[in-house]
Amino acid sequence: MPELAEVEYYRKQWEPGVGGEVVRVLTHPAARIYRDIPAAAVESGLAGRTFLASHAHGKQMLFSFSGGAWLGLHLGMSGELRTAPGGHAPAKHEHLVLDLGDQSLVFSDYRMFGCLGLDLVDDNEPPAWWRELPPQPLDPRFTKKRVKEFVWRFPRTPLKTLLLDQRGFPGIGNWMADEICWQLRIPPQTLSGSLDEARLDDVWKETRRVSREAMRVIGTDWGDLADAWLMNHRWRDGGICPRRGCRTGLVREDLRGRTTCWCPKCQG
DNA sequence: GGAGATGTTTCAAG
DNA sequence: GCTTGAAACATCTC
Repeated sequence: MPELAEVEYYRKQWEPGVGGEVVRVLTHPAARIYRDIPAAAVESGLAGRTFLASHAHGKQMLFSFSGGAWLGLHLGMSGELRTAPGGHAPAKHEHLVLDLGDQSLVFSDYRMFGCLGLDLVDDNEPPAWWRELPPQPLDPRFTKKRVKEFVWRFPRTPLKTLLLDQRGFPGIGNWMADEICWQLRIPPQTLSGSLDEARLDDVWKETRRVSREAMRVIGTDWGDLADAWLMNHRWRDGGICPRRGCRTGLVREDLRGRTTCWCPKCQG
């Protein structure tokens, strides 16, 4: 599920645990989640530490613990974070549970496309990989110039596909990429090399607008976006373009391996 | 039973 | 070295 606003929402789910001490760490050691680090290392690395703070950047999350321990999390397609009562016993797809005594922090992911990592550092700086993440759409360093340089580097790639590229648009996922193309009335399969400077300024602006609105509506309490957006119509078979005066049947097709939804009239 | 799902990595080819 | 495109990953739901 998670794109930047959903990631922000899930980050907040663990916030009630800030200040708590990790009494016990429970894992499913054989889960694919632990492909980058053994579950035993996560257990010994976090046990006894205090949960200090959490951060979100695009689809990445970082949780800091006392003594220079940093837990990185990516939710993949189906990852979720929630809290449960203290002493919670992990269910089938709950691969990591941090028991804080009075409550438990739970990471579940049934498809296991998510992953996790743990950095132990001497200073109190976040690990290098985190500091080097590309600027997010709402960051001042996410400039028009940056968008143009990135997009034009791949002239034979469709715009929608590039919007999904985390090196250029961290946090943008499938529904947001389709939304941006639809709002701009650009066919998602438009090759980036055919977009002129003015059009890419529009892409920059719309990427920021969609990100801002998603953070406001979903990032806070997972509310519903306006029905005037493509989002609420894109999954249903027989979905209709919500643009005033259009009402054309939406098309869903595979584009470079991802389901893509657009209006053949507005974006024709 | 088959297809598809809001994602990333990897590998091969141009 | 770079870009491009497809397959692989794991499990559940329709």
